[in-house]
Amino acid sequence: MLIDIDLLSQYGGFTETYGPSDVIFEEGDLPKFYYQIITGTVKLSHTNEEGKELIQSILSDGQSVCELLSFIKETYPVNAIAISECSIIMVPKTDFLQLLDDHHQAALDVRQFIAERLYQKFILMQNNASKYSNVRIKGILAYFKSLSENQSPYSYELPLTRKQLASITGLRVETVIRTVKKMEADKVLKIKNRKIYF
DNA sequence: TCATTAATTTGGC
DNA sequence: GCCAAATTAATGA
Repeated sequence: MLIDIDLLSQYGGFTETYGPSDVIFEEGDLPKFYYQIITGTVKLSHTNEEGKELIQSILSDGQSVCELLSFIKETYPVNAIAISECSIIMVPKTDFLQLLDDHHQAALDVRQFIAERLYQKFILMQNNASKYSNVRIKGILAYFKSLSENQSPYSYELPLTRKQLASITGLRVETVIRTVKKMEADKVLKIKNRKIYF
């Protein structure tokens, strides 16, 4: 995990649980807490002017949620919604900043985490700018797989629905389905029982 | 459990 | 790429 749970607790951290589709915070809210996922999966999404959902990121065990908002004075640019049953530790923003002042290693870890996310975001944006649907999907696949320990081929089960894949890549659901089938034919991935293995 | 809703898939344009 | 329709899975009363 990013920061030790006990340490977060010492700085006023408390645990909150959320069920699937529960809202953790909404776009436009003023950040008051640092959030770190103990268990579960959370999506960061934005609904565009056409009412289509764009998933910016999917976070899970051990990761922090929009921690960068602790450092600047802005409102949240995305909604944070629980996808699965979630246990999340929340630390008041000022306490969290104090924690980073007091604990150099934690500050370094957070810096490292932010740098990695930013780097990944560059890669993902470049892939998603491609006009080829298979490039966009492959980019997401590679990204998600990089988060898992399991690196052998066809053994990673993509924890996303077709619809979510479409919401991340900005493609249509139908396009995702057809592209994924083509990719299976090209042996880039496998499909078993509707699940995508990569 | 049954009914309703959401997701997936196919086919036509 | 868009829309409609059919099928299947998930959700909730």
